[in-house]
Amino acid sequence: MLQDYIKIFMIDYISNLLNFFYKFSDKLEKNNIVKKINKSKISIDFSSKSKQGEVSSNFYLITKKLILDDNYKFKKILSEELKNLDYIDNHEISVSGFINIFFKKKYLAEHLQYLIEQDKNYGKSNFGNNQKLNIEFVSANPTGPITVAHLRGAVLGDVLASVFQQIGYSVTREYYVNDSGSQIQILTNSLFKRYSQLLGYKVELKENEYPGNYLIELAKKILNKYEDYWIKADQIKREDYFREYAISELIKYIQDDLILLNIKFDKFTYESEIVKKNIIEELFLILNNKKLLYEGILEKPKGEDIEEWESRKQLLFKSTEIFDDRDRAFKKANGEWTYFANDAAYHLEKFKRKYDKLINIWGSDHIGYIQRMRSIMMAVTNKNDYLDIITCQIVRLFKNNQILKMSKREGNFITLKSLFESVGKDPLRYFMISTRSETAMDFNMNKVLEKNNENPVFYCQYAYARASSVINKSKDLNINIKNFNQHINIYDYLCEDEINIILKLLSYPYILNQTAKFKEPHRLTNYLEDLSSSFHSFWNKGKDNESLRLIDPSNIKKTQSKLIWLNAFRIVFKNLFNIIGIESHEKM
RNA sequence: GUGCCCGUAGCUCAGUAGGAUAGAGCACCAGAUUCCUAAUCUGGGGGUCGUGAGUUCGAAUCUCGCCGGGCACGCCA
Repeated sequence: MLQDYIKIFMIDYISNLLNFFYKFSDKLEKNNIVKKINKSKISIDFSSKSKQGEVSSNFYLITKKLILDDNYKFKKILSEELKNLDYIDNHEISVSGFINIFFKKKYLAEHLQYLIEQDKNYGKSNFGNNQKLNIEFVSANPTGPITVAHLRGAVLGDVLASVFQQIGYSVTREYYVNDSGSQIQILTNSLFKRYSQLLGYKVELKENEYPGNYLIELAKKILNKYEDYWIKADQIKREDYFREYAISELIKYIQDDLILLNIKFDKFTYESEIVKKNIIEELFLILNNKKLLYEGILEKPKGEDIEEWESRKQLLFKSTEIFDDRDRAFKKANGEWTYFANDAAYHLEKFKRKYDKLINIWGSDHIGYIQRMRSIMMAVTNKNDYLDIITCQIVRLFKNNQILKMSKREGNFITLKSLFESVGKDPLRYFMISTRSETAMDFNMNKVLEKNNENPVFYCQYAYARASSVINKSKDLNINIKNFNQHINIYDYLCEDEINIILKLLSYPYILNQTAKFKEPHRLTNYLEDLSSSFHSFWNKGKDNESLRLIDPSNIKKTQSKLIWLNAFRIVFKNLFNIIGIESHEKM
């Protein structure tokens, strides 16, 4: 575990410091000066809030009380060690016990140089060691177009996949297509009814069937090709045809819609394939060998009155033995596999494809399913973290201060496509990941179209455009920054605001790794907004104070110094924009 | 009734692994444009972090109880 930390933090100053404290802790333990230090409690605070140092740490605070020998001069020895670090300029241990640290300017300049050399690759690492990671998301049933209900998970999955790719995982973006089961049967019937209607037959859709216009379009296509052939055809052949045609066309629709947001899947796995391969028998054997299956009767849920409750004997999965609070049906009373059993088989199949780790992104309506699926994967892999499930709460759409209500049954749901047409890709992608996925989110369709402070997408893009405009302007002045090595003393020309921006830029690899670790892409947008704010603020200082402007034609060295961090700023922004999937405009 | 998630400023949300005086944006008030993009910035007011206890040097953060909201709760998918 500790090794992981060290690996993560290899390239940034936060990592270096943590690494130092970890080693120092080891030494204290080895020499019996302390018994045991809980290294996970060591923190580096790099926020701009702590004005007392460029960064600060609680290391002294949490360690001093663990010292066994009263004669051990901990504070003095720690200070000596810190002084010996070649990247620390000075430090002090405050009265309250925090260690406040300032870095050597040369050290930061070297990191800045590294950032610029790395360019597009800055932030990338091999932390993932090329492990195979499967991220399954969207997986909407192919019974209609993609709606806003799947939007959040779609962007979340796509961005997370990009983040993991950055830090060295081999990522597969996967979509699971539920193409068997009763919903699909209903879809097939609905399509045939539409087809029949086009031929003049008087059939009505039932309440649970799919009313959307898209099925009429599909029916027309069938009609054009086959005319009335299917009316008289063999029922089984006809159903096979309608089912397969509906699914393949609807999957195409779904793919086309997702491409609008630049979301592409590497693999579509069909439930029917899993069934055909009979994976479920393998799963059955595994669970049976572990004595996790039994014939039993599920208890009636307490509290809620369920009329017509009927106890039935069926095959149950002993998920209570692992993570769940209830055993779950594995076979229906009529002997068929449950949906859950088939889904579990699909997850076994992913395991058999030799992924090192699985991530699923589910809507909040599936929260109740998490523990049984985790239980299955624990039983299969013996690893409790092999499968990680992230849930998304709903997105409520607001327009003109009113909630847009949606009902799939009435067919008035809002499709991803229509939302894309009114809002555009960048705001959709940005907003979908800018809040924690577990928090229910309000999406205000009016505000995302505004081009001002209220709209963080534009706020960040504008910062990038401003930075770019300076770079372009500098080209007119023939200022080049190619020989960065000669300007290792750039800090002589920079003020505190700029140094703080540089520190933030250099924390990017750490932010990226934390984002992956917690699987929370909103950390990226927070980081972007923080940096944008610092940048705009600094920019405006140049209005009052000419010496703070980025370009000073009378002082080339100073201007070069500023252009260097400005370049770094653009590199980090561009990399982040790419990960989030929004555009970077040189001009706006 | 049970499980999971959420509750931070009037509104929308952050709070980076338990750290120093809880932060942004919007809204409200007052300012900044002969100057690299004012799609921006500066200043001001506004908080019992749902609530009560506990853990400790230290809690918005961890534990437990309560209150409020969301999702789900036999064989559907």
